[in-house]
Amino acid sequence: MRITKQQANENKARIVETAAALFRQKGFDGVGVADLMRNAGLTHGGFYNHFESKDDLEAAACAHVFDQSVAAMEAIAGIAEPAERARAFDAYRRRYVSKKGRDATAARCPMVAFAGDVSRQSPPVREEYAAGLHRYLGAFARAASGDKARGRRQGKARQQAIAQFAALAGALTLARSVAEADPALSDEILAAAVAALDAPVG
Amino acid sequence: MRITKQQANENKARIVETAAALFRQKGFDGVGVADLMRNAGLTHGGFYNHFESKDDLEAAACAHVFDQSVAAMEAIAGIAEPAERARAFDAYRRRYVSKKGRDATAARCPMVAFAGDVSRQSPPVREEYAAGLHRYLGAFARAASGDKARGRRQGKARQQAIAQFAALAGALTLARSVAEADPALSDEILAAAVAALDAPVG
DNA sequence: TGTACATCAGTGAACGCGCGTTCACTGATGTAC
DNA sequence: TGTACATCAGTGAACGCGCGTTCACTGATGTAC
Repeated sequence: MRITKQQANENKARIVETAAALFRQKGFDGVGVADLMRNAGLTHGGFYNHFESKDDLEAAACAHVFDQSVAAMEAIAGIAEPAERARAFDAYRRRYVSKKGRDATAARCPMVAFAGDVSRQSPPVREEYAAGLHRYLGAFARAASGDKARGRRQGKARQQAIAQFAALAGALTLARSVAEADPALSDEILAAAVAALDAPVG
Repeated sequence: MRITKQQANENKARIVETAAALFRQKGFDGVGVADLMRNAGLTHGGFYNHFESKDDLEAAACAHVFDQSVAAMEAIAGIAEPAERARAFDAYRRRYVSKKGRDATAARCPMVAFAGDVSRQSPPVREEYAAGLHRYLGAFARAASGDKARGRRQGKARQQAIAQFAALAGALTLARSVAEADPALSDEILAAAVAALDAPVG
């Protein structure tokens, strides 16, 4: 049966959001089209009314997920009062390497969730990912240092911010990778990352 | 035709080494059994004379790769003269986040190569990975601080070493993930990691 | 506003392909005498 | 040491399954008059 245009749009949006969660949990190749559509409350045949291919959806889901992450970081970067922004930024980082952050697999940071898979996906997915990481790092650097730094100072600040995000992402990735097989080691890795936040780079 | 016992052992070893390289390049699921055997100079049917299943090989290849990485790090940790050890350790870290290190996909650090996939593999693979990471971090911490630290000092040193390895692994992972789609960003991430090495944690 | 028809989102069976795994077979190696 | 037989690593065809994708069909929605 044909369906309302609005209903169809909502269905498409639901497919993307379902994909955003499932891909982050199980990876691109770990989620089948039929699986995905069932989770979105539909049957698999209709998938191709909305997307050209699974690759196409992967790129769309990637963009969607990065939009969320970037928006969250922009919100912090946009806080005018420096002390308040610093507080929000600090809270974000601690949440990022918390046990909750590690275990919330469906809401996982796209950089960590997709980094391993992305280089084996189709070019559109890779480009969407790269664009997303680019945007995110920009927002992260602005949230870390404020908009005021300029020139050499700003370049230095951005470099430090990138290194710091890499440290967070690395800790989360490693902690995630042994979460089931060696929970104690996983916790130790997170604790080390938190300790590094307490004693920041000179 | 039947083959010499020694020849058979060599074949098995070659399968594991081929797998070690290919899995790191393309991931566990990106390499088929037929593919792998062809690369080892054999046909796919004989695979099951050596391994119970592909999972079984994955675990074996994982162990093999970690053995190499851990041995390399133990070699550094075992250098008696502190200044010489520090020099070797520093060189190792710089190589780790160099462009060469990023582009040598077949010899890639197993933590970075497998971290994303491992939680979706079979329990034996996950356990082999977790054991490998555990051993590697121990060796890394010893190489970083020497065997002399004891008690609270040692715990602190290990924590710092773990955080530092996470920073290196995170930078390499991110740099690798955008190497094709945004080489400039990839290089910038590596440069930020190198700069962080120059201005170490207080 | 009412009617007739085209559209198109959704359905579920079917297709084709690749992959892990199995199997019957080969023939040189290893072993028992 | 020589002979007869069992073993077993390697071969390549075949199987079964899951997955991405296609297709004929349905019927309510949207549109043309």
